[in-house]
Amino acid sequence: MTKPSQELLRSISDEHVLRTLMAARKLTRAELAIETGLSKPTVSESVRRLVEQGLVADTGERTPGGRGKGRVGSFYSLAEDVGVALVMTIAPDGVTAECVDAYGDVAGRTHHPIDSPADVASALPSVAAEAVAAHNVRLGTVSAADPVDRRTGRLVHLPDSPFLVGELDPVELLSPLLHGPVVVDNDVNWAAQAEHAVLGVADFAYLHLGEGLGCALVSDGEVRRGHSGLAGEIAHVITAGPSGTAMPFIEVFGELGLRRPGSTAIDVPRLRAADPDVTARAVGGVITALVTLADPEVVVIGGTWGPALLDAISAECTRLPRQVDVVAASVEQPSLTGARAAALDLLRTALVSRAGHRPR
Amino acid sequence: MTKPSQELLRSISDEHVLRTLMAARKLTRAELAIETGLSKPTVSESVRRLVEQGLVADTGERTPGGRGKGRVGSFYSLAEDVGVALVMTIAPDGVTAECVDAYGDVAGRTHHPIDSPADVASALPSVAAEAVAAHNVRLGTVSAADPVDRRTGRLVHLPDSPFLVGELDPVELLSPLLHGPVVVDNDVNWAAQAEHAVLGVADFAYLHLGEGLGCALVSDGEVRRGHSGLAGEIAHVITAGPSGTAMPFIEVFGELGLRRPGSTAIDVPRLRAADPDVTARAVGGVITALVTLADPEVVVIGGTWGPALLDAISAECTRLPRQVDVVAASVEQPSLTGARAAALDLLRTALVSRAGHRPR
DNA sequence: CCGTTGTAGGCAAGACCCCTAACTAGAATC
DNA sequence: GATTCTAGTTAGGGGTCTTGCCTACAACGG
Repeated sequence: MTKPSQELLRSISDEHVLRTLMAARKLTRAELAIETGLSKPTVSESVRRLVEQGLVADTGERTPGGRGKGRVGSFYSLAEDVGVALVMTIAPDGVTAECVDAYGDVAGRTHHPIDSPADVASALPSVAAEAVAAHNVRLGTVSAADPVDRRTGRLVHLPDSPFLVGELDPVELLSPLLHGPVVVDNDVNWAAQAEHAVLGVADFAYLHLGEGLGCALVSDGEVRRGHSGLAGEIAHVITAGPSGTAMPFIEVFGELGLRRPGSTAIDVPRLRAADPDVTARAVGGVITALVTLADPEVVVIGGTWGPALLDAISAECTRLPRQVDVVAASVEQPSLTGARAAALDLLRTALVSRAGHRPR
Repeated sequence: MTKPSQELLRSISDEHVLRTLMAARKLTRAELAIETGLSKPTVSESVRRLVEQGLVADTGERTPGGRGKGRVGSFYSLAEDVGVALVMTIAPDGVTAECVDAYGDVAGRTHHPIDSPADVASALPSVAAEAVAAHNVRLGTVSAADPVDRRTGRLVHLPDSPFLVGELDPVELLSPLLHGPVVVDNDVNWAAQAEHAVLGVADFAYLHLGEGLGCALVSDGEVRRGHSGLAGEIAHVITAGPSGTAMPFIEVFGELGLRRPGSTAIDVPRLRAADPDVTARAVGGVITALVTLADPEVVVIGGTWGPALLDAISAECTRLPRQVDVVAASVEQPSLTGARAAALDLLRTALVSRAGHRPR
């Protein structure tokens, strides 16, 4: 239980001021007072403290830049060197890195194509280093196209599941490059978070249908990852196969000859040419399980081939015992967007919490 | 965002004192100071305010009951009339009601057996009235053996699902009897909450196998109910039937002739006599779906016949693609226990929040 | 050029809230 | 009756937020 103390009040004020500044980029103390609802003396004191801690700085800019009469005001904003967050995505076709600052601005984007999953381990640190150069990186988020162990952040191989990127420990590889925590999650989970921000729906399922098959469950406004982080790994859900017999979802594609030889990945071009109704029937079985167990308000379909089959899937869903809306995903580069949003959030929280501690 | 203010500090103090008093039943101001970590004057002021608001009262009891030397201290505790919470369970065999006070003590327990689901509507208010007599009831929780709509609190009938209690609106029936909110939830969800308190596991699934079939999902330490409150209604999950063909879970029992004629309920005595392995195989299919989608750390088996089949179910689970621990439920009267714990929590929170407002 | 107007920011006083330290109250013990 | 020990109160100090008033300063209008 929180203990009452003067310091608690002060830290709330500082947090309030800091967050307002993050949202508005630059403000005078008078504007901050109006925006936060605090009194002018309180804001002035708070700003003084934040400047002293090196979190906030006078921009040098002054008000009367066409603003009219009155005394000149001093604009304050976050200090230049408060730090940024690193955002990375790891996919079979390459590694991407970028930095995001506390305003949400992106800098230093780099992409590095790779030929084989084995290249990821070497590409990851080098791409990161490139994006990180000349930035004070405080923490990072990583999106990976494979299941992620919730506690360790390592990519894990589930039996018979697609394993696109391969064995990897992003935390170990990236920690030396930055001064804070590294959060790793599955690309579908990040995508769901990005979609959540747009949809504004508290309970939904995100079905990723691409080379790999994945699903994220958002319950009460948060992605639920389960005990080890493997919630939504739907490859083994029992569904209806081509001839109507029951089989695991992933095996439907094997049965149809739509898996890439020597790999667990789905052959997307070949699938696009195949009968959409058979595929939609299998997807319908998965959606039945989803709806039954998780009761989403809507099922969002993403991935490289999922949205193209939306009509067939919707039609299939009207035949299911329980109805649910099915819509196509709407966010571009959803994994990157979701990971970036989370990084921004973590960065802001980290800065705010740093404001609590007094330097001496 | 919380605004800083002196009043915020004060309310934190009051809440601290009040919660400490709820946990310890009666304390002197000196003991409260030690327990809360606040100073003696602060505690004295807080107690003075709480007494003034009628939340706390001097018990009249004095310390030197063998406690040794020193000045006598005055014991304070919650006021007699702060109110209680009503806890009700609605099951096919009857309606139970009891009152729980802010210490967690139970008073006024009543049970009323019923013959048919149609009797619930009349029994509910009368049983409640009996338990409520002479108590100041501030709010209530209700456990019902059917799916509950999350927004309205009404019992709903899913096609082909067991519908044991029948059409009912507990909120409408009970609201006139008390002065606060009524929270209705499915009995399995309450049971999972009770089990959660004992297990201390943040991610698990609770499988209820009785006359009805149900499931609750606990993710990140909370029961997740889904958009309309129908998460975990597993009757339609596709699983393996007696001859190995795929079919909805509930239909397996129809196929085996284990459903009570003229009803959707399962005939438990007959089931106990049937081959456990066939049943366990069907349960295994449900667990596969659960594990795949929700990734629980453990699956808890409850209900009238579930725990008896634990060995067969465990054996079946070792053959599944992903391993998971299966254990029997350990809480007695789990739905009542869970609903009671929630009622206690709500009651305490309601009292604490009442402490915030100044009377005048 | 000079007074008016309007905004940014500072200063002072006051209201609270919490804390420490010292003090009073009152019962048991010697 | 003095001592000891504990409960609770009082006094004073430090901190935070607020209101209200003041100064600084630039634009504007006559």
